[in-house]
Amino acid sequence: MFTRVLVAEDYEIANQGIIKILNEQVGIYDIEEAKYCDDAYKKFLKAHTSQKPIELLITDLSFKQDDTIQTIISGIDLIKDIRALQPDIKVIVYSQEDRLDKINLLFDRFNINGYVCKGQQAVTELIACVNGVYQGNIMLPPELTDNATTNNIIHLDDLDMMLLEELANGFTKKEIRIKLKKQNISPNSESSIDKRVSNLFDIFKAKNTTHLVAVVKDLGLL
Amino acid sequence: MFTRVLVAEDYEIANQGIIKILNEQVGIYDIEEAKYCDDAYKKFLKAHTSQKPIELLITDLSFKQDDTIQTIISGIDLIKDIRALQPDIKVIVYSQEDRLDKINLLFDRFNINGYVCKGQQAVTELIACVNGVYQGNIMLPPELTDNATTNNIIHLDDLDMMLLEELANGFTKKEIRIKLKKQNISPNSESSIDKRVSNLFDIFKAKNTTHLVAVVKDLGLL
DNA sequence: GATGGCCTTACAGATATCTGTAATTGGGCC
DNA sequence: GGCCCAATTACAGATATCTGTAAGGCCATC
Repeated sequence: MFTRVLVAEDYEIANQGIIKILNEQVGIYDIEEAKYCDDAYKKFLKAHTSQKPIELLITDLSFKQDDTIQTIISGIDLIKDIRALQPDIKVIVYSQEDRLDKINLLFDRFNINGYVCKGQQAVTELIACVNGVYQGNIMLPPELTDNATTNNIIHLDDLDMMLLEELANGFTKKEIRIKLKKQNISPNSESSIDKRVSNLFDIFKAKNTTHLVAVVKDLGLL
Repeated sequence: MFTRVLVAEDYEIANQGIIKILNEQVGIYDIEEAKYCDDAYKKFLKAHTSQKPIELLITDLSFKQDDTIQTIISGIDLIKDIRALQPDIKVIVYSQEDRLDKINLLFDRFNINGYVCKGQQAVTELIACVNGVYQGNIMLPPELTDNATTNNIIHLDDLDMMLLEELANGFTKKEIRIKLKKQNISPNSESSIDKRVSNLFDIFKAKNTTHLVAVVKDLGLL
């Protein structure tokens, strides 16, 4: 079993809970905990340069900042930074997130090793996840292994996401077209963009751009 | 100090954390825990009809359901139901929610006794909150007692919120104008609506309607 | 090499958005 | 009443959105 684990979770009580589980039910005792992204990174660094590097990172996705209320600093950056230094580190994300496509994205893009969704089954899932990851498996949450649901996942490609992002940021299609041209991304005609956005209207049953962004925000895709 | 406490929280790990705190740092040992709203209510009922009723309810606001993924059953209903039977029960809500106006609503409308925001300071706050509530105080979270921030809350009137809502729902200004006329709400000219929305652009530093809705969604106002 | 399907692009017309200016209304106040 | 101020409205022009049609390119398949 893993001997050195880092738990990054800004919600203190959850921290306590995780540590309790790891201690009592998985048999891991050498646990670092961090309530801030920065702090987690520092603790990782210290371990990384020592003789006893962290073998497993368990992290939340969103961290609230102290002073401001609404800023959210992503755990994804933490994962990227840590993986940049120690590519073989195992990563388990556990988060409130329950959008299947978003969770899927974590496995696709960031090669996380496991995912546990906060909820009633978190304890059982966490234990199974840590064990599975230790054995070298990719531990998908039960929701994702169920084929009936995965088939219903709408696949949006990079360009779709980029368009949604830029539209939500208030850029016009003209501006977006110029950006695409600059980055040498094709398609980059206003006509193509129109078509793609119209397609998104169909997918999300939106009446116009504003509605589209509202729907997508509600879904948590942005 | 309270002797009988009911903890309702669907996130198992947080449950564990809370119980640990109450045990070790507050000195409460007779704790019922529930992962479902229904379950919490049953345990409350059982205690209520016995010689040892619950004195304090600590509850989350949102509970995920088992089978479906995104359905959320509100802890507010739990509070209402429990208070209906035992009006003097003390209630502490702790939740992810950090919108000040929303938290304020809980005190205003549901007369909760305390609020703890999940986050880095949750342990300290929870301890202080339980102690304060025991002494009969209303324990506002630090964010709400701080005047500097409450003064900064932007006040939007009903019409502003209505406009934001309708725009997010994909209605055009023409459609909104017609709705307003139907409901005999003034102002109801397209020009006035334009002006008001432009004003919202200024307030939220938005470039256009789509951007505005995105910003407002991010802020949690919609 | 011809066919058909799919994606990209160009173009165009109707509608909506955004931003001004200017006219009108409706209090509050002296 | 007369004045002022702010909010509401009407109107207009430039820009953007949305929805078509049509033409061209790419690629797999026959």
